[in-house]
Amino acid sequence: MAATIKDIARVAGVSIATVSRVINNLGGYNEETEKKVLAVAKALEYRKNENARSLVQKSTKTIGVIMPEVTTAFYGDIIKGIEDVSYEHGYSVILTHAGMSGARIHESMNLMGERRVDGLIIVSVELHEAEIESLSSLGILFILLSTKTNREDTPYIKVDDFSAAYTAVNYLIENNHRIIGMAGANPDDSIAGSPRINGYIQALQDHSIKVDLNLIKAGDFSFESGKKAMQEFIEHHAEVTAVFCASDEAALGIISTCFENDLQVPKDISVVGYDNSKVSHMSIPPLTTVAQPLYEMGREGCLSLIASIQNKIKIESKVIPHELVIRKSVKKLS
Amino acid sequence: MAATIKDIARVAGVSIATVSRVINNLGGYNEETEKKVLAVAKALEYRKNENARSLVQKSTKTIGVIMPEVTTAFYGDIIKGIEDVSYEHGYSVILTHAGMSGARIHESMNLMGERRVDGLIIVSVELHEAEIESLSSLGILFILLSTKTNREDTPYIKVDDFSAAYTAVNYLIENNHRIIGMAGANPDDSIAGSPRINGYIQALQDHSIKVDLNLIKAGDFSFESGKKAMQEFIEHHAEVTAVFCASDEAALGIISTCFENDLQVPKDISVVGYDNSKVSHMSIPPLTTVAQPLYEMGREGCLSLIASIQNKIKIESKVIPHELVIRKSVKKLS
DNA sequence: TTGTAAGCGTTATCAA
DNA sequence: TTGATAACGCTTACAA
Repeated sequence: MAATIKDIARVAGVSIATVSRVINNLGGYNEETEKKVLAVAKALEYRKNENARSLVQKSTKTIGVIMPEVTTAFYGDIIKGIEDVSYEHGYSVILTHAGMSGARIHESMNLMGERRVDGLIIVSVELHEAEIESLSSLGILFILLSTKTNREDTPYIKVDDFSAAYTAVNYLIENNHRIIGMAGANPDDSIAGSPRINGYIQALQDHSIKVDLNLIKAGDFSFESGKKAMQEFIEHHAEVTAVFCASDEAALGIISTCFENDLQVPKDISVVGYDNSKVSHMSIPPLTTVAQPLYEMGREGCLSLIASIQNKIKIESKVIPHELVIRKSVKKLS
Repeated sequence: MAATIKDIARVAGVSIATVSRVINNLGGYNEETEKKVLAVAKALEYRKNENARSLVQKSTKTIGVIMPEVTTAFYGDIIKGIEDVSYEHGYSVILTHAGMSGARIHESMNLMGERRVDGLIIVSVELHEAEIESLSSLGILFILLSTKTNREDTPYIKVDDFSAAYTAVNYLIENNHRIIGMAGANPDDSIAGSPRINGYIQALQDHSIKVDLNLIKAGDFSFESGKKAMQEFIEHHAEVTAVFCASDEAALGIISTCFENDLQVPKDISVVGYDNSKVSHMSIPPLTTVAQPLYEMGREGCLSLIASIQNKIKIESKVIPHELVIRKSVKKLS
């Protein structure tokens, strides 16, 4: 079907080697042959076969990305960062999701192996010993984004969830809040759950505020878990003046339930979210929230990976700084 | 580095042909050799090279996806549909974005061509004559999602934006609204802009309501364009009782500005959005909005494409039904 | 400056 | 049931 360098060679009356040289701009041929080859290539609508080239070069110029099922703007931003950098460096990205709580993770890794991606980026998936094992056995360079493992040798880029949560709660305390609830975090999630809860606790303790475990409402980071938490605060802990949420969506849930119960944010209750997702500035009131630089995370991760591929250097893990984006959902108490 | 079938053949003492047969479960070998080959393959941690296979089979089992720069949950859902179907059929998806208003579209298509994807899905990108031309010249099967061209022969799947807008406005009219504004649509966008505006106009006309072009506030589907539109309504058209928005984000902008001006939704003003994005049920009040079945669109599109690849049949364009999701942002006037 | 030919890891044809 | 071998489209010594 499509023309190959053989076709060009035949039509142009040169060898395939020469065609290859011209196509790849390698030099070492006179202008005349170059012109002829280029003309024929154009006439035949030649398009190089990246696959065949990969085979001999033993490099596919491809980055694999594995992420969880969830489809939020969160991943969109990271992907965009990855794709931009890949594009700039002549790499393509091949994408797969690992299924709810990583059910499909092994198939995903296998697929990436068979496709011979040059590097692998795993986003937000919690990896256990078995997965790390098969990941290493793939023999493919990889980096984790927004997640990590308990092994030293697995490189990652993420923010420090503990200290980000600490910052957020500290901000509430600075605004004179003393009875602060927490909502939306899953304590069994050792990446995004427990560290944020611990950050919350530490901030309170550092200010000599007694920690009341009843004020920590577990959840799954969802809007609904925020709603439910606020319902419980209203029923049993009317004394709460502020809530720190483990996600923006949970924060919106808090606000929504407040609204239904005629409580005003931030007048009656203050709220801080986590993610700085697109919705956080669309809410009423605009949400004060912890920002993770997602796009940059995607970029940086992909950049490190490609550098590592090209220079065969080890990837350094990196904790990137978070930021508290202050909008209008927190009231300063006097 | 990684073991090949040659290595297996050598170690197992059989020919590479036999190894290939065993690996691919083709039958025609006795149990003993099968066991031996499988054992050696395992021992050597053999992993097939999908690339090499692609070369001889002239099929990469790969679907290319091109979409615009924008990173919203909108695309996430579509991608997920595509990826799920691909996965189920043993295809991989390779993703690229075409840049702001398609700036990178040619490079993207080129890339997909060089990667020899078996099929191509283009999401939401407006295609002009030049692009369609080079798309056809690629000789790759493709389908458009949530967009179309003015040519008969380019298959697409999308909802009918005109009639979806009509439905939304009609609903407002049924609720006895007579002075209805429109916000957020870009009239120059022939896919998602003008058809929605026209649907709005037609619905009014069919109910003998005079169309006031001043009530149509153009925009770019963003939160900000919604805010701006509402500001203008408040200043110049206080008589407006309802606003139809070309996106949920614009609708949130409307609500936000209303809130700042002490107008309550839906008590003082009713709002209908478009997209049924995740935020639409998180807003205050929950948003009545037009739903496009994004995930299904991704699935169906990918399904048609793969069917077309495998059976060499032509892809039929399809207009899929929209739905009006009724929540709480519209008030019935008496 | 150009061509010949080997080889990348497979599949597939044909013969044994 | 098995094995040789050509082929897929390309890059890259090496030779001319």
